[in-house]
Amino acid sequence: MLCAPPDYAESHVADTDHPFAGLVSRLEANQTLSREDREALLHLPNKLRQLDPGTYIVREGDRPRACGVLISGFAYRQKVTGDGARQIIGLHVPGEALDFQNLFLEVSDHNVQMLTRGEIAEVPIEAFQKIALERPNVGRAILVTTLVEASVFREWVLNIGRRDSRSRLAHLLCEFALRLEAGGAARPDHGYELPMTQEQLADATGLTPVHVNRVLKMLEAEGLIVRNRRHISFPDWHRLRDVGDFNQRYLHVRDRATNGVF
Amino acid sequence: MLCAPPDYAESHVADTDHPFAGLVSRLEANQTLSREDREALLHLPNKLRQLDPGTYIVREGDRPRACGVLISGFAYRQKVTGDGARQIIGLHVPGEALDFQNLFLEVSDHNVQMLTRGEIAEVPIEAFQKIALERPNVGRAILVTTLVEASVFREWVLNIGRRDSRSRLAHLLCEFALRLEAGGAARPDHGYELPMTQEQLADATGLTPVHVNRVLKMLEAEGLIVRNRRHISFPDWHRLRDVGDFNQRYLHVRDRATNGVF
DNA sequence: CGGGCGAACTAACCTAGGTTTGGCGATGCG
DNA sequence: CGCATCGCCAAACCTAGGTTAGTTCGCCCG
Repeated sequence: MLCAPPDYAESHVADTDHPFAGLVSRLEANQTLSREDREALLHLPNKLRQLDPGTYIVREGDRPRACGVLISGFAYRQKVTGDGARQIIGLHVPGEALDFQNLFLEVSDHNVQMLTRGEIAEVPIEAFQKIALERPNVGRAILVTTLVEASVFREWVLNIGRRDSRSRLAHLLCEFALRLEAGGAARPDHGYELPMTQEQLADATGLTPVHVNRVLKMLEAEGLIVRNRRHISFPDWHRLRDVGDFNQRYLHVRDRATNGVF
Repeated sequence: MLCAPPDYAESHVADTDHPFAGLVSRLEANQTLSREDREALLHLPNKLRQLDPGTYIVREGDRPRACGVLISGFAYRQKVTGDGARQIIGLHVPGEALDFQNLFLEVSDHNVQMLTRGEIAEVPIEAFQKIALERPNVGRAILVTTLVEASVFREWVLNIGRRDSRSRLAHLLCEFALRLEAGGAARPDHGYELPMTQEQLADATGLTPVHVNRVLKMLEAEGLIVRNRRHISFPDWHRLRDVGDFNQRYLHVRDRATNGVF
């Protein structure tokens, strides 16, 4: 099971039909915006592009010219060692901007790639810089968003550096569940369609594909996960959370309806 | 050798005598500032504090009230798993602000601690927020600084996730050398006083202290490092850089005198 | 319908790095 | 001066996870 879906993206489009609706609501989660701020964001010039899995959005060494906003589908950040080992650095779900990390730097230090098929809106980088500098609220929202991303990177360092493979994978699955639900409706069992192959899971956890396979089966045997084709769900979320040593603090989600539940 | 120096800090104080001189020059490396920007930074209200090794500057779960600027000595970021394993997330050298990561977030998601004895200047968080929001150049300089920090976190994920212990340690030693020299004078052999115990090196690389010991001796036997008490130097910097698979791009240093040399 | 392909899965074997334990030297303190 | 502490070092042993080399399964496409 757990196959990579060829065009799985459609089930995760943003709530309303405006391409930037998801982005705006995510920014508003971190910083209150005025009506004018929202309008300005919704009117950013952009070009929609449908992308296949594996398509590069940013390449290491590039000087970025556009800032991609993920409308549907999933993307990931990645970098590679000199002898070709790949490490996935982070994941992105619809509504997130992919290039805040590069918006104010000269050249990109890592790659961003589509994980599934999906759609991105490309915004000229100057337009984003302009709105960030001219509208303090928007600028602050962007700053806070990048700070939260940095917090996630830190947790990944801890996860990869100090947790064993079982906790590591459990932690990743927990994070993905919460990232998906941030903004969307929270399902009680946190189940979702996992858009990653076991090889990609390995690259995200610093393990090998065969060990990921072993651990997934271990988690399944323990009753911590249930897999059905590409769908994964969690019969005992609290135990999984314990096994993964997962504490959502590092995601810095303002607790709306979610406080205490996770 | 390689003992932790008890009060080693004094040898790395900032160039001029104003406590914020180092901070200003580091910010200016990322963003040009006006004379007024500089003046405003130099006049930030602050309280100097002398701290012993191990003193906490920020604790996970805290709501930060002040932003510390490292004047002398070294500090590190750290977080701990549920069962007590510690991972060092990043290092800080004099002149760097320690709380940009928390400046605009509600609660801290990790700990910041003194590595050596040293001095910090505590600036009320509101003062820093104010200057960041009112002076676009300063705000941008802070944003860029946090983005570079995030880039370093990403490289650490790669380093810990995908490089073997030998490359991992070599990479860390290379990074520290460059971080120390960014702003100061570059010495040809990149040697320095390493302020970390082998246990701390282990926590920074996701290894154990005894394996760090093995690897250091291995690197020494290979002629890649020379240790003399707490001082470490690099007879063949280029080979060490190759072994560590080190490419300084992720540090995003504007190449001044340094282009091509590293 | 049949071949090709990509992903999941398996098993046997191996090794990088962890664990445990203890010694040794330098430093600091009563 | 003697003791305690801390950091470095060492050796024997062990295991989590890597490596290699497959097989199986489902899906797509001609």
